[in-house]
Amino acid sequence: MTEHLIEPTTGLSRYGALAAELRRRIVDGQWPPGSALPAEQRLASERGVALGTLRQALAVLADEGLVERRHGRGTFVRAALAGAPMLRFFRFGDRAADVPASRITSRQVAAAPAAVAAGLGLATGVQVLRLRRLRSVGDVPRLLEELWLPLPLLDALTVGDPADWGDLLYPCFAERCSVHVHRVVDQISFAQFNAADARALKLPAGHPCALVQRQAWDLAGRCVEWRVTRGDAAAFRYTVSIT
Amino acid sequence: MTEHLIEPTTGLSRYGALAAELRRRIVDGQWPPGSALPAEQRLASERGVALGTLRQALAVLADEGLVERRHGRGTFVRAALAGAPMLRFFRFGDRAADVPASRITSRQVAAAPAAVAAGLGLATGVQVLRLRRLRSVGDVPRLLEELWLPLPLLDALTVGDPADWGDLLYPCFAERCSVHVHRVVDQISFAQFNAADARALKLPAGHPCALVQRQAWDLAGRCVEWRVTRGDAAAFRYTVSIT
DNA sequence: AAGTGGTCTAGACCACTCT
DNA sequence: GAGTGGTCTAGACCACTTG
Repeated sequence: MTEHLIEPTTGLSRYGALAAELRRRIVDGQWPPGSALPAEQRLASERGVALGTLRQALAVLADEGLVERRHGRGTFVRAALAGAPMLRFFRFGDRAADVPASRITSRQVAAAPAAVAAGLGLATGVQVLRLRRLRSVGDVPRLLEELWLPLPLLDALTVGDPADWGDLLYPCFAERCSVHVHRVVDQISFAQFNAADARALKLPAGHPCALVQRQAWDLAGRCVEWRVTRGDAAAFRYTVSIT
Repeated sequence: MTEHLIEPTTGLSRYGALAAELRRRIVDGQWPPGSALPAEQRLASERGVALGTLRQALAVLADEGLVERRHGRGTFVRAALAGAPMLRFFRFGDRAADVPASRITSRQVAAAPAAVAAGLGLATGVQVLRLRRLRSVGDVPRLLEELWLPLPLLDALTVGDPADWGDLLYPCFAERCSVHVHRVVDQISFAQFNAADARALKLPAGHPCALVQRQAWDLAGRCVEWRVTRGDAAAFRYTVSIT
């Protein structure tokens, strides 16, 4: 046994404490994303709890989206939000969206402005990585993105050729930095393009602009991205399902 | 005993069948909104199932938002799918959103145009209820809505004074028609106001317009609403959380 | 056939709420 | 104190997946 009796010393229920322990192991990377947890029976006996209690703890984690249970197969740590959590909802034009090609147009380490620092949960002025990105669909430039990334964490992106990163950023976070995006919040609004951005997308200055402001968090609950995406409002579609 | 052994004759699990039975009673109004269900022990023994199985069924209904469990008090039918499943995400202006006041400006029974019929999953030309609604925040008109509702189902809304409906429509669906909205899909896009709509919101014609197109489904999977909401794009904010 | 999660049982005791 | 839901146990058997 690696761990003994789970006791609710903290005032938590037994299954609550159990869920906390398993959550910590997942977040610490002891069970990496995509891997299977030990079987229910084994987890329960190792911790000296009844099967039902262990199952209740796993239900909590499944509800949080941290693990996925598959009948007959096992309990798996959910991989990072796979390709295009955004593109599933967000597309320009009416075609079934291919992933837009991505080109990094600027990369620099800079002090975080107040708004960005607040979004990332850091102190103002802390060093962060600032990226600009142009995304195109079939050679037509469609989206302008500005990204601010917290720096000790995503250091690996300050070096190397961004052309090697591919068209999706989150797989890149996972592979190069072991950062697994787990939850994102988008806020949608409308504005107008400034002259430079409009020019980059070959639109007239002052053209209506759809604006998606995104924060992303990893499994440990750290904010790992603050992003603003701009595109032609007239071509913008965003679909949301609320259950 | 009012009912005997719940058996999974339909291929459902026992707790699934149990949940279905209890759901039906709630939807049929046998246990009216706000009332308490019988105690777990009693429900379980009446149906000849173990307590755990009955609890699993109630957990399903609680998860669906149909009932609310209160420790030490009982299990209660939720008065109405709580306010503003939409407004939690969707707000105009920057204030913490109060529920906008609502005024029905037009009500008529009409043949469904093709696009609407498709959205509702009905045949073109079927009779539906068409509503127009003006929503205001603190006496300032903010949102124009056009709603199309399937008619045998929401017949109760064709009579009575809409002024009595209150500011939220879904509680009204629940109370007057026993229709419980369970899932909605919003599609957000951008357009320009026509002259009449602009005038109603005191905006110049051709002003940028944020457009939210919504479909809503009830517990049985029937589409119960097709809605278009228009508002000033400059004041529009929509927040989405993806997990 | 072996291993996994899913369902179900029949108890026990605890924590909360109301009177 | 009586009644409610919440937690926990120690089994049993079923359904799904894989070798």
